[in-house]
Amino acid sequence: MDLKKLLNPAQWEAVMHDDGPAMIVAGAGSGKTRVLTYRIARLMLEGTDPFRILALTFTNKAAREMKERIAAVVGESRAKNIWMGTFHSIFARILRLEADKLGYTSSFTIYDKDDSQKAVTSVIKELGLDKEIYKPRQVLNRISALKNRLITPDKYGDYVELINEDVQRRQPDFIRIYHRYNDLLFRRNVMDFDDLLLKTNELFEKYPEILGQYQRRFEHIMVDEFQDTNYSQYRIVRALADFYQNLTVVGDDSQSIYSFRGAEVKHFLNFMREFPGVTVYRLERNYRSTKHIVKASNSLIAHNKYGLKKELWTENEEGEKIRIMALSGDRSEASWIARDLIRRLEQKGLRYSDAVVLYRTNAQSRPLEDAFRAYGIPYRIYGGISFYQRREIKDVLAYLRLLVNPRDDEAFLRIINFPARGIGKKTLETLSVLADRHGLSLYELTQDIDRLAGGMLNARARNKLKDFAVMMEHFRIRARELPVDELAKAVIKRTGLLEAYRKEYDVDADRHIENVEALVNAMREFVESQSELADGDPGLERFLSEVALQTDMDMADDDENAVTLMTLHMSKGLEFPVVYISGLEEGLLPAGVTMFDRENLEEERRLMYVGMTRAKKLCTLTYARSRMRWGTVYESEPSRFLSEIDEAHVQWLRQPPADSPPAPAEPASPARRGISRTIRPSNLKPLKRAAKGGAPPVRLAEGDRVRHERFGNGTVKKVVLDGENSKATVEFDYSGTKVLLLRFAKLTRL
DNA sequence: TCATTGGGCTTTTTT
DNA sequence: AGCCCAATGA
Repeated sequence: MDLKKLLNPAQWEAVMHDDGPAMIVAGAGSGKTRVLTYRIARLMLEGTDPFRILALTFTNKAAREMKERIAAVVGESRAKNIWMGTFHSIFARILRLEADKLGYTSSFTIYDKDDSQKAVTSVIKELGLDKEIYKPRQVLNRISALKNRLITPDKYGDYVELINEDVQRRQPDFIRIYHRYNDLLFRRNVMDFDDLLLKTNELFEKYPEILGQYQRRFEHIMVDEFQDTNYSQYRIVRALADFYQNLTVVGDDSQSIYSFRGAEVKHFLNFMREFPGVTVYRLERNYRSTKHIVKASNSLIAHNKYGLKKELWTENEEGEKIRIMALSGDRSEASWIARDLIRRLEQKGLRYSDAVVLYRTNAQSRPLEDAFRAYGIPYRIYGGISFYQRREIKDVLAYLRLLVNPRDDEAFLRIINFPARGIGKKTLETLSVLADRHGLSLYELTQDIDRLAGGMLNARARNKLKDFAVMMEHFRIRARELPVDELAKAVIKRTGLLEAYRKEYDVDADRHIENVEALVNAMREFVESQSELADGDPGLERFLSEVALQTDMDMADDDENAVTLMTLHMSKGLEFPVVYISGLEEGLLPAGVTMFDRENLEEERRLMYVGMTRAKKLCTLTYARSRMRWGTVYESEPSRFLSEIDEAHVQWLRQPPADSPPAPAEPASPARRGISRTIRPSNLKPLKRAAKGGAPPVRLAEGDRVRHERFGNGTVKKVVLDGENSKATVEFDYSGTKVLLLRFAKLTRL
């Protein structure tokens, strides 16, 4: 095959890059997937063993699709042997192989955020700490950030500033929680998401010979979306590439949007310095979008100060201008999008699946869903509560998890009394004490409860526990002979899960029961697809591992003719002929908490840029003057990003907002008139650039103790009430005295 | 032990 | 507005 015909000169150069480090700076729509695909295919055609290629992608779906495209060139049997997947799934696989070196068994469980948070909660409780001060979610976020920087509890003490921070945040016992949480996970034979990366680093550090083995195995390493790697991931890549130095990274600093989970663009930007002798390839020609879309996006991102300067260009048609539409409320915004979408798709002869509606927060999908249903538009929604996080799915999986890992107390607690079998709080408390005493997990204890109870449990409770253990052991035997989907069916039937849902959800139960059926189907598909693979593993452990790392996106069914609804974050890497971005309002995009910090604001702008550059033909931006948030209607102003786009590429479908004070907003919708609106004093002067979508004001009095996210704790010295311009003077314990606009400041009263 | 109710919290984004 | 959790009573 003649690659030169399929690629432009810049792409061809990158594909033909020989040995040594390479950095591909690939603008949106410039064909970077194409380059990666053909680069790998080319290596294989020239004789590289697929087992010796490691390709790290951002989603499992991206990996699957790339494999398919490579398969078209080199054949499926060879393509599927490439080590290709997300950081998490690849290194979970490696960790299972090497688990014993780190004191885990190869059937360790992977906790998702939900499980981890429950573990944190139980630790906080166990240590007798106040969960109002140590908010589990917040604590877990901090733990996650630390793990991504490879700061383990042991190393924590080396960082004086961290300890100071804890004191300042009034959380001096944070480190104890972190420590205990890690111990708990270890005892349970469990890793959380961040452990999959952190433990890989530990493995390579502790066992240089194992690192050496993988270094020599992976002759070529490719990393996609490199601008979104965090330190932990970066270290893994660095270590693995150290022997051959055949590392190709692909990225676009303008599309770095994951700093909140520890990603740092500097890994990409400093790549040249870190890997001397690197060859840089730049892909700046866009093949995806019309001229108007490319130029409009360029003009937006030009407002960012940080980042590589580059200018995307295209030879595609001029196309239509970016359309901007102002609506009165979120509901009218949604129904306008629905109507416009039908009209435009018809006009262009496109299908529903050619369109996507993007938004900043998952919560914004609601009115869109309502409108789409009302207009009979088929849609598919991604994100929010993903399939595998649904309660009924987690219930079924907990039974299977406990079979695989009897030390997974979280799984045990989830199902020990669901469906109800009369094992209550009291029994579980006793059980927990006993487990501590014997150094056993709850399930291990349950298996031999008569001997271990030591007179602490009555016969009734013991019998119920024994029944449970007998049932589980029965499943364990069946697990040896049944494929996973059949095993799940047996579990569902024997435990009476479906009946429990019928009872609990009443008329609403069907949805939940359908989900359980969908799970069983997914399991069957898993068994079938694994048995087709050369090194396939249709086992329960592998299934659970994949499931823990699966996202909604990975389960996408592309054949369905439906409009896509998703967050801007999830849209990265995708493209659609028709794109709507909704909710372009101050306080929403840019999000409220990000508006006052340059770095954060720039990331919001990149997010908007990512959204716009998804569009091939038509890009439409909408905003609403009022929006329902937290059950209350808030008024909002158009996003600053709208006015940052070069007007030459914009068509306002309604008049652009004048500089004069905005007219009083119409009610959000007739149905909601008068209910729960925020009251606005009539003498209030409209404030320019006011962010009414910000945090709702907190009622404060002098002398109140408050907490601010950035400034820490303080005492309220003075309060001036003036409608939306109400201010408070706060003397912070460590950050001095500040005058805060209550509408903006995120203050919590202590 | 189980079911119901009310209060508090949420919405920034996710492997 | 919806979800989760704690407190309360049967």
